[in-house]
Amino acid sequence: MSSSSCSEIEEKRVTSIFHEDDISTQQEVSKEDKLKYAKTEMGEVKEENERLKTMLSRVEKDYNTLQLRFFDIVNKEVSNNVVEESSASHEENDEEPEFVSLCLGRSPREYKKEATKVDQNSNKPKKKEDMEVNLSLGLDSKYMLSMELDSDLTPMNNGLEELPKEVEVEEKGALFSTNKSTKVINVNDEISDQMPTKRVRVSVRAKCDTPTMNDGCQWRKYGQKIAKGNPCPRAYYRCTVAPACPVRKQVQRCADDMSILITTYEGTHNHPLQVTASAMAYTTSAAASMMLSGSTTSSSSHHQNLHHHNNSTSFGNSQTLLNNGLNFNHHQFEQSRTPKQHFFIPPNHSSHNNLFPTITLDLTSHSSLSSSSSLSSASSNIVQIPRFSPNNLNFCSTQQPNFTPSSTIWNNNNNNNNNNKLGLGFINNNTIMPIEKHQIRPFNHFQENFYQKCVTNYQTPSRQALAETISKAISTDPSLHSVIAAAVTSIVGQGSNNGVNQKETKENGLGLNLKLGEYPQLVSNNLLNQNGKGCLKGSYFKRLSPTTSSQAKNFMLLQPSLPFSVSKSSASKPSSIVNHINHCDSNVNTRH
DNA sequence: CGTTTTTGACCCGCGC
DNA sequence: GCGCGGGTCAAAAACG
Repeated sequence: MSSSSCSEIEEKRVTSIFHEDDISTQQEVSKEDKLKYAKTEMGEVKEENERLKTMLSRVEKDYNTLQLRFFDIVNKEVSNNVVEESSASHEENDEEPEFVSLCLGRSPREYKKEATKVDQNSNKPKKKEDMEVNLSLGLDSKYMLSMELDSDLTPMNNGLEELPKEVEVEEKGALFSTNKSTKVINVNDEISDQMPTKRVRVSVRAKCDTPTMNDGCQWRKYGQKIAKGNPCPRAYYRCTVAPACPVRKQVQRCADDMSILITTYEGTHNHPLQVTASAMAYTTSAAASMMLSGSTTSSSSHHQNLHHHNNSTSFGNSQTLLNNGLNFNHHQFEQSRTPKQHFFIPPNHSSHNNLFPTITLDLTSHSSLSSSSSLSSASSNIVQIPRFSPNNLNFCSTQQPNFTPSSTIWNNNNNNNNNNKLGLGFINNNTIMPIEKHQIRPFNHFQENFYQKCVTNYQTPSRQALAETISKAISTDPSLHSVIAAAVTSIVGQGSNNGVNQKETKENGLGLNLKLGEYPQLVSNNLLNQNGKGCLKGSYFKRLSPTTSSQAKNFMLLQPSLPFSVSKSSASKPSSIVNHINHCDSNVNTRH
């Protein structure tokens, strides 16, 4: 509303009131006229107000659209430049791939190593596959986010567009031969420059009763070992959703708390993911990207934190903890020998450790509680986030069967007795991750808003509502970067961005086009393990006492597992999905 | 019979 | 150079 029209109206009102006093003593008829006049004025003002509102919304829409187009154009230009550079560099030097995987992927070192192997032994097509895979490695979110940019989630784009520092067009391997011009977002090319030989691992610490965490992917066990410092065997799994998927994970029970399962992810899926699988994948990739970005952008805070926490008896290394927020713990494996055992002992605490910076998502509740007490001096970074509880990112089997969708992914009514404490912790192995308060608050604010939207919309929050929230949060603070984008994209973007999945969905005829909180009853009542199979005889429980074992089985029978993952066989044989539900992966047999 | 798991052997990097 | 330990391979076994 313009100030001139406002003042006019006010003037008229005052004038009329002023006159009213005089006229009241004169004529009642003119009083009524004044009243009518005022009412008319009010009506006009209301109309004008509505018009202005409409105009404002139009302007906002136009602004968003223009901004979107602008970023699209910028991205395309950057993309073209990168392609030219990339192709030029490949011609010049084949041994030094310019595109460096940023996060969970394998290092170029390995790439070179395996490439050499292939040269030496060309009879092994498997190595060739790996080589192709390595060409397409990168942040998990690369592929999906790139699709998001093209999706209809326009408000989200506003924030995401600032995310990539580098957008590349990358030749996909055989899997994506039909989609050769897939845009690939490289979240932080600086990182690849600085840590070209490091691959990032993301560990997830979570209470889990099943042998492996149900993260929605299909895994195949390829090895098992007893690692030093932990009597529990460490199992090695490889993603088998796609034939040449390089993603691997290590699963190991925590030595101190057998109920805690430590799952370490490494690599990048080179295939579309199911909703449930992508949730974990993006969470881990987001954590990895956050660690990498934090490690390279905040050196000053780095030293502050290091100095600050080196005085702590509990932690030999720095960490920034946010009670009820994010818990970024920077530690090295020596930490495992500290008196307090609240923090994750990385599975790879060997000399190799330096090569693999590891970030840990601590989804257990106690760690944040305990660590907060030992880090009271860091309380300036503590941000309260009521309700939203990432520590209930529940990929395991302790939930009740009559769960509500909102309690499945982000449970606001958790039974972990966490008193609204968030247990999401990022334990950064090799890189200090200082988090400024201003960086966290919008994120938490976003989390809460996002959560509220989810709750408000109950099972399936509208994409628009989510996008609005996301957009708000990201526009509030661009520093939210990839973490939010990746994590949210995993949940929001599945509906439209995954052509392969949609195809599978149709073929399977089970309506896998799930959104947040949508779970087919058929599957939710069954127990799925890591491979998307049912798990009725986890060997982990065989090793426990009969009582524990039976309890565990009860847990397992009660648990509503994540919807499912389409296994390799199920994709080709739709009817086999149900069969797989009752299958169990038996592992964790001690070897050596 | 195809797929997955098991498990001993092997490879590799690192520290001494 | 050697040993240690993490990680992977691949043949055999198990499973459905």
